[in-house]
Amino acid sequence: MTSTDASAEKETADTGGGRPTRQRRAVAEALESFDDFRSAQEIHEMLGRSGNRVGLATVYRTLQRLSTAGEVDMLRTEDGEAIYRRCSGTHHHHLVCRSCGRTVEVEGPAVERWTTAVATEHGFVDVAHTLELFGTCADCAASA
Amino acid sequence: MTSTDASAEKETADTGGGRPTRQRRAVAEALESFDDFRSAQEIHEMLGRSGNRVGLATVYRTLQRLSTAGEVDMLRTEDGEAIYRRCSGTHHHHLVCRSCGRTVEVEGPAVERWTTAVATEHGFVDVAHTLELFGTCADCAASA
DNA sequence: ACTGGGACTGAGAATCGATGTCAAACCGGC
DNA sequence: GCCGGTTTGACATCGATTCTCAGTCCCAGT
Ligand SMILES: [Zn+2]
Ligand SMILES: [Zn+2]
Ligand SMILES: [Zn+2]
Ligand SMILES: [Zn+2]
Repeated sequence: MTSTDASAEKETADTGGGRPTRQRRAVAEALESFDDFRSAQEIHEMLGRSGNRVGLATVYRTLQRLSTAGEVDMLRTEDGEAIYRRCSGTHHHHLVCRSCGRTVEVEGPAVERWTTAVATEHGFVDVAHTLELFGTCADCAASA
Repeated sequence: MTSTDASAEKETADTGGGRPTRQRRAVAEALESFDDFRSAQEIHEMLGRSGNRVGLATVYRTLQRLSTAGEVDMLRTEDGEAIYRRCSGTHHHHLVCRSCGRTVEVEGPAVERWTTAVATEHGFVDVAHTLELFGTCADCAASA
């Protein structure tokens, strides 16, 4: 155990291509620290508090990059604000508690099949879809 | 048939409760004149061009009202802008051509069932969902 | 190590959809 | 015709996101 100290810290998520700069790593790590959806500004503030100072513009740029690279999922709140979350790479959708933000990834092969079917039926090609579920989770419903 | 002239003109859509003012009627009528999704600003501009001057704020207010009343569907473009479209009152989703905007209303009882099932399965209640399909319609695919 | 150029960053300005303000215009009912 | 609540619209404001661009940083090449 003579050389342990040097390696003790870097095992965190990759930054989605490009240069793995301090800032990009910081954002990627921040994304690991929560499992609900957060806005760019929240993440920026979160980084600031933890001493990891990163410019707001950079946070936006990084989240955009990760989103495009498929490393994070991005969706929009009812009022149009973009929120992000680190997600599994496979195709899925979300069941989000509109009270506490708790998020569950869900899959629905049947739905996937339906979208394809309905699209071809109408002569559309190259079809993508968005599907999100919003509700109140058991805990929040209980404490209501 | 001696009193026909008085009734000849108003048969257009209702304004969703409240006072049916000139402005509200104008917006409601504008919504009848297209069947893809348009932004509030586009509608505002559209009204201006047709001589029907209506304040931008009023257009926003009216669209919001109609949306809440369930008379129009509102969804968000990829970059978060709200767009509106007069729709049938029943629950449905949309298949939108990302090239020409052509929109088809689609229904999927199976999907509706799936969302309910998956939600209860995870203990969520009072669940709503958003589901939109984006693709390229036959015509646009042909002229590509 | 030293260096050049492209990749990255960040403070602040700019953009732009959307909403708030509030006095004036309107409307329906009395 | 008059009155109080409703609606409007020009304009200010907000807030999220993007743009600008000069200063840094990184890395390959030497
Ligand atoms: Zn996800
Ligand atoms: Zn899917
Ligand atoms: Zn619709
Ligand atoms: Zn549905």
